[in-house]
Amino acid sequence: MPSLTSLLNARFAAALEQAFGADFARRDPVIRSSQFADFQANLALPLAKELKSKPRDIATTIVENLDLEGVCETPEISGPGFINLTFTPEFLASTLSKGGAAAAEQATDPLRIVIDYSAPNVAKEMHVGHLRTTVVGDALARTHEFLGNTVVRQNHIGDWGTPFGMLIEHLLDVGIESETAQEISENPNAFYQAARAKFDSDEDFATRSRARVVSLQGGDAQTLELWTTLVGYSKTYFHRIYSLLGVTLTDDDLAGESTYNDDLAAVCAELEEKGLARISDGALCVFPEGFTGRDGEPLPLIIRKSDGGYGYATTDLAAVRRRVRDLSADRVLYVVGSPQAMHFEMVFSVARAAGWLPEDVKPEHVKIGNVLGDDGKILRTRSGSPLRLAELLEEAIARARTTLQESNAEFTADEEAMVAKIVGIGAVKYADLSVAHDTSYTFDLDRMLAPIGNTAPYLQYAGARIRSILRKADGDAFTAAPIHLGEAAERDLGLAILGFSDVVAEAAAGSAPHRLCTYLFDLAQSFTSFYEQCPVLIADSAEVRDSRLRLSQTVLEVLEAGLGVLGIGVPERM
RNA sequence: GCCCGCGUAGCUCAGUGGAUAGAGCGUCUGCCUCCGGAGCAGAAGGUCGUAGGUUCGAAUCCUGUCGCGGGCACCA
Repeated sequence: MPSLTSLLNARFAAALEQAFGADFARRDPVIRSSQFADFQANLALPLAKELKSKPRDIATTIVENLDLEGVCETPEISGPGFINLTFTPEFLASTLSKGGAAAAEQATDPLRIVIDYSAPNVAKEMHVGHLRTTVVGDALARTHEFLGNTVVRQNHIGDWGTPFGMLIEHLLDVGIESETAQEISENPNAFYQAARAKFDSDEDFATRSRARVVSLQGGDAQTLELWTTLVGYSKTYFHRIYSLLGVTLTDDDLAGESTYNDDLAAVCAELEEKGLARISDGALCVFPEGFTGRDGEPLPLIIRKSDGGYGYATTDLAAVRRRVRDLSADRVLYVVGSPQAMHFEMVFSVARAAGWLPEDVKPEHVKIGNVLGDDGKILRTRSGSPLRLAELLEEAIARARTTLQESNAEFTADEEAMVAKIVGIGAVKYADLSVAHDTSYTFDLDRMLAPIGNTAPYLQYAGARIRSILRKADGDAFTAAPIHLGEAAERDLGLAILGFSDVVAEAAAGSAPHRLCTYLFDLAQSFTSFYEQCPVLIADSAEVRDSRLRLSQTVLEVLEAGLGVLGIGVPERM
């Protein structure tokens, strides 16, 4: 269904053209929702200078040419030329009655969007830091798909590089199929730390490890087989976490550092050929313009280390190249922590210079802020190690379960476990998504799981209430009933519902899932307010009852669609 | 030292150059004979770090300054 703002923008464009000529048929967004009316257009002031006329006169002229018959009440001009618009209840009701409020306005020109997100390391535990890159990236992927864009997920896992010599040697020491080795799929940190400890204390082991890196990068068959075993154990671990988290990533989306191994030499050669790279202190470097280091000297992007090895800069360059050339990306999103901002600026800059990144492809670093503890520092356990993601999620589920046991609803053990998971995981994901992705936020399980406030449980509860009503509705004859918006609460709710498609488009365009969260919270509030003021099942007449049932059902559809786009479920009961 | 980001209500956070800066939590006051009270209605609470500048108009853009966080050559 068309969004309200695009409908109004079209009408305004027509009015501007008619009043001032084709040059003024602006299609940029000129409509905003407003506290003074349903929507507000501020066109007159920006045009005043150009047209050498008074804002108020311009506003009047626009309004005279505006055709909003049957859509809005008579527009009001207020303040310094604001045009305030209020939809007629009939328009809102008939738009809602047409259905499809939970459908997005499909992209007219679908894009191919490559999204790089999650990126855990093989044989390492996922910690809180991975939570946001995974959850935000997944929400963005779902949002774009909802809009009809094609999404190519790229899980840039850390499956290559120097630590693997040590990990493979340790794998051999403990036995390839030993319990210790298989622990990687359960508790990878123990394995990693054991290998690390041995590397630091045992000179012989360290030597073997370094040699092993060389044979790994040289493509030695036996070493690769060991490496594959290692990665396999980790895949099992990733599956477990992704499944718990309800994330859409699969093995098909894996595009780890190792997959670029064969491209690295070519990347370097091409940069040298183009005269972009040169040797500095033994390392092959590109010096993109505008980057300086500690002493004001040009800052290099090191693409080949002095020992001949490659670092992550080269891998990222190879990734840009492939994403544009082979994956045909129109847009590339890097959902990666904000500390890497400069690194990506440099990579993008070099990729542009090398011609791997055409002007019309916009790479975008979706900067992910830190998750902080209540001391304002990066969240860690008391002992100082990063908090295990699995542990944190299990804790959230356990707390949700406790709350469920205290609630009215009665569950079988299975139901309780299922709902606790939906609520617990939903709470953590929602908390993560509801703040802007680039700001750090303070992690607080109690706040995330609170039944009131801007939380997943509050939204899920609204959904569960609607389901409860619909269960008791005795049939679904109401699904085709006309919607009337008689009460103020009904009107507010109707308007809220119709804001959905605009907000999804905004969230996608700005890589800003938190806007969708704000919207859904507002919708849920409008619903509970309506719920208090407008009896549904016990309404005065069958017409009103059916209208309200249908309105409620539409809210549920939008709530499910919106939370669905965020990767959060709505339980039947809670 | 240089670069990037942030500083908004007691707390956690929104805010796309537009009117009187908004939510939630917490606090205070009301509301269960009624579809699920895990709820609803309302109130108090702000020199938007600070000083200038641009603009008809600045939390938003620019400059200085103070505070906090992050980054700055072979780890990723």
